[in-house]
Amino acid sequence: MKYQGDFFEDVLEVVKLIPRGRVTSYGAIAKYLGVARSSRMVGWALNKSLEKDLNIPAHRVVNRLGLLSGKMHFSSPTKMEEELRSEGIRVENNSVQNFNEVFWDPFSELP
DNA sequence: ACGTTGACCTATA
DNA sequence: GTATAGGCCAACG
Repeated sequence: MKYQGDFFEDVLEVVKLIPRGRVTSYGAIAKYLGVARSSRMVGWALNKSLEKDLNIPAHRVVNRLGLLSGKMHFSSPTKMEEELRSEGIRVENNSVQNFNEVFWDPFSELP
């Protein structure tokens, strides 16, 4: 079986760099990796990362509207929301409040 | 090899 | 707000 090469690793690497109390979007990650049109693959990689028992803060990744679109893939549907709240992020009705302020842009935060 | 799937995005109605 | 459509592209069966 082929080991997960570039894509999988790169995605997880960026996600792991997301600071506590900040969030980012699938599209932003994809764009940063130079695969702007493969934003769906970012979510796929995260989903796989959960199965593989990797230490990935997947709860810090939401869609471009700040919606917790991936909450259903966690151990519990409420896990993602609680994790975000524990980091000081306001989450209400499935969406990140103050999204503009907590948004973490790889382009401006990484070299 | 081929068809389907998907934690997306944008557009339209 | 929901629905539908098109595009995108790696992985899976």
